[in-house]
Amino acid sequence: MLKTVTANPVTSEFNACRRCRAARLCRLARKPPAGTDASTKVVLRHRRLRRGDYLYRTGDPLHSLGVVCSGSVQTCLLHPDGTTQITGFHLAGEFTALGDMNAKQHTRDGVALETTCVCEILLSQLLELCHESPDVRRDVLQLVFDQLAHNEAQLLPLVGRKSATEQLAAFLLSLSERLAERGFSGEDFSLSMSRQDIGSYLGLAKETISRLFSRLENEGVISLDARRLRLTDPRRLAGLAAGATGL
Amino acid sequence: MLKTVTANPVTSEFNACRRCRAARLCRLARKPPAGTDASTKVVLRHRRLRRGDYLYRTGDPLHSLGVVCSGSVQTCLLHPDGTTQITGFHLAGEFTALGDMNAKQHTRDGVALETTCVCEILLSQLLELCHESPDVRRDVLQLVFDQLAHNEAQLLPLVGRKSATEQLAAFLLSLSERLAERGFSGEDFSLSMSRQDIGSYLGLAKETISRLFSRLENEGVISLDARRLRLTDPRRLAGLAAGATGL
DNA sequence: CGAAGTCTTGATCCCGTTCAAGGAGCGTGG
DNA sequence: CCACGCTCCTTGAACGGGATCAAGACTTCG
Repeated sequence: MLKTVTANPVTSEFNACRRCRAARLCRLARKPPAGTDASTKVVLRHRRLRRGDYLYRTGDPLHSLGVVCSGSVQTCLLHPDGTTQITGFHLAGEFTALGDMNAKQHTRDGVALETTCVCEILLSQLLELCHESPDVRRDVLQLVFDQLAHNEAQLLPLVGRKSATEQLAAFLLSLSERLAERGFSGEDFSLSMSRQDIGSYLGLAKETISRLFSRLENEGVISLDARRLRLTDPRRLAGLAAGATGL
Repeated sequence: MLKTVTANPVTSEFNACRRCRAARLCRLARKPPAGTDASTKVVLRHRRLRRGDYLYRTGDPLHSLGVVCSGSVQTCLLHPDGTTQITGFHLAGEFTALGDMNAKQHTRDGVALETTCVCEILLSQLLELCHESPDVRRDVLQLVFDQLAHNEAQLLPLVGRKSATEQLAAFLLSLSERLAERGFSGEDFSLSMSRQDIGSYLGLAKETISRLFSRLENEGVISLDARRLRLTDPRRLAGLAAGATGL
């Protein structure tokens, strides 16, 4: 069921590209640096995925970094005991597989949650560009440092053993902010992942997620119709994420 | 009783330096690259700290990266509500403050847990070297990618909501491995941090840590005298960390 | 339509927290 | 030297948040 329809060269710019974190990198990468001839391989290629398609699988050699143009991707870790764990959601404008950069291969499965378009930056090209361009160097370092800081921030609520309510509220706000950053509505959007996935990601049972959604809706903080989510009281939600004991 | 006899300027090499993750970086940094005159500022300076001394404080401008030569450092996050949370332990040969590299200032307090010696790599110098030397570039990228992978690995047991036993076992093994990597004994060492600190780091109550230590000792997995720890049955400990239900 | 996956809600249970009290180690000053 | 105070550690008892088990409703798709 994994039919991947790739085709487009990098001729036309996607809407999402404008606010993509890799936009600058992308532009730099597309114009072959002075001194190389025009036969330099295309640095970016696009892949189009449908719900359930794999962007990569655990154990695949790590050839490229993926940047989500549109749609969303989740990464799943396969445990030896057969269970799987969701380790991240990647929205438009975000990178995937950064955590595998020190290895030679992918340590997770990357799966599209909906119809999704991904730009792939070939590592060989990226590293070459790193040597040639100080701008690329700076961008790459900045990117990685941002990711480090992001990961550390993500770690805190988990270690701090925040309550399930706080965690879910923080998760919804994180989605909201990231969507808003890319120009989408941050207060009315669709959850591309299941309750189960959210639970796995946050370390909570799917039943708990369900119960919390119900409570948040009863309290008027959110409004939920299947997977369509509206943040009717974002400030209150932020309060809950910060540990307000109102609920 | 923590009297460490260090004194050396950068002329002679510390023991710990041989296995330090930054050793190569350090060597590269010390010899001014060709083309710069000898007046180039010394890239590394040493700081000696005693138990409780601050290596840096939250809000301090980020001038340098620290590498622990000997001893240990913990990082504490100060929450708005006045509580603090331990976010990391840094042993000999390890970096501190990598997570702050994307910011202009430190986001944590760095505190020595015992008599500790730290090399500081000035960022300005490091970035300059990055531009001049491909070797430094490669080392810096590798370093950061390793840290990213390390952080992600750390995230998993927390999200997976491992039991307290699994978490503590994994924590002890992590300490053991990191010490062994630097040439210390991995099966007989001293905990430089309190039960409280361990609990804060793992998201558990200090009482729970205490109880677990007692149980592990009764089971013959470890032997504990105050803070002197011996792993009497490392394989069993590894089993517990992996989720064996033996205890 | 039926079948499978997803979501909701209820009842019970367990692990780790919290509260509380006491013990052990250590430095200080009499 | 011991008494004192402090911090850290240990152990017990009760509570509670979230997991688990179970059953039923809704959605999606062949």
